[in-house]
Amino acid sequence: MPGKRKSMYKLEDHVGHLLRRANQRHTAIFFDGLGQQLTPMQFAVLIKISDEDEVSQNLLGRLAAMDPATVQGVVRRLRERNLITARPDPEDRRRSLWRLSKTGKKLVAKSLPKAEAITKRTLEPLSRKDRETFLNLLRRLS
Amino acid sequence: MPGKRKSMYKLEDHVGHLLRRANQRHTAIFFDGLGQQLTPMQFAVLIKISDEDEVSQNLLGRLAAMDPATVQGVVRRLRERNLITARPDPEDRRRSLWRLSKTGKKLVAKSLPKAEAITKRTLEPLSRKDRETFLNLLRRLS
DNA sequence: CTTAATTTGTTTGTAAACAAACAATAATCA
DNA sequence: TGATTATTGTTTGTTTACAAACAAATTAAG
Repeated sequence: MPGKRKSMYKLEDHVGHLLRRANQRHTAIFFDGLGQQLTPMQFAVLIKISDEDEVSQNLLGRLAAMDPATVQGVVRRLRERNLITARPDPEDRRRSLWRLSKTGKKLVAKSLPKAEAITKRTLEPLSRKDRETFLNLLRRLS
Repeated sequence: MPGKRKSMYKLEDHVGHLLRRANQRHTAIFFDGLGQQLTPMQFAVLIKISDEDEVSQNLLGRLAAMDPATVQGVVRRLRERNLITARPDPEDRRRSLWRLSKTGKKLVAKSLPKAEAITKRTLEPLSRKDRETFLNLLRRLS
């Protein structure tokens, strides 16, 4: 057995690498299930707008855990597809307020069951009990 | 309490969102600890090259779980900083083989303890036992 | 009220991440 | 051998992610 170990650092044992890989896997499952219609972030943004009815960029960023500059791009693409509409905030001229368009609402409705299925598939390798445990621990790291 | 629930889908309860947030947190910790020198992927690539001594792009991609096109960019930037060197594979003219330069080796050595600290900080919210549990479950999802 | 500080959003630049189309080389097999 | 298939890497384009520098509007302090 030729010695090949140069450092003690095993990438595969570190949480950063594992998080990244798990994320990769989930993203792949998401694209398989919903990729023709929406990216994960586009879906998250639509869900949050739907929950709030009407939001500003800043609020949306906080709700979906996205950078303002990132929200910018995601929303621009959704607007180009007429999935959301905008109007200026009458009470604060810096802001604009966003809502789902009719098409947007329809798409969200149609996507919800698929999103549930994606989550299910992602967690499939774990038993019911392990899923609970995992989600609880993961929540504490986010 | 005005009803604001439009859908039953709670973003915060789904594994995709939680993975993304945990990843965000880890990345932030990484940049805080090592961001002046290396990004997470640059570090991963250097570690893997160091382990293997000499690698091709394809092998490196498999080892670090990266797309060929992504490897391309990461390696280009590392080469621009003279952290790795390349030579053509004498046995396969499609490939080029990469190793750490002297500077690269020095940087890896200097970064290793910081990387350990980053992992530690990332897992800090969990007890020792929960860390084990979490990593085992996470491994099964990646 | 008016200066200062904060909030909100935009723009630019860099780094991943991956799909898809492509080119070059190597390996297989008919 | 010659044609087919597979492997290896490149390039281009789209999307996310965030820092940093900026502009505009609002709010707070003096």
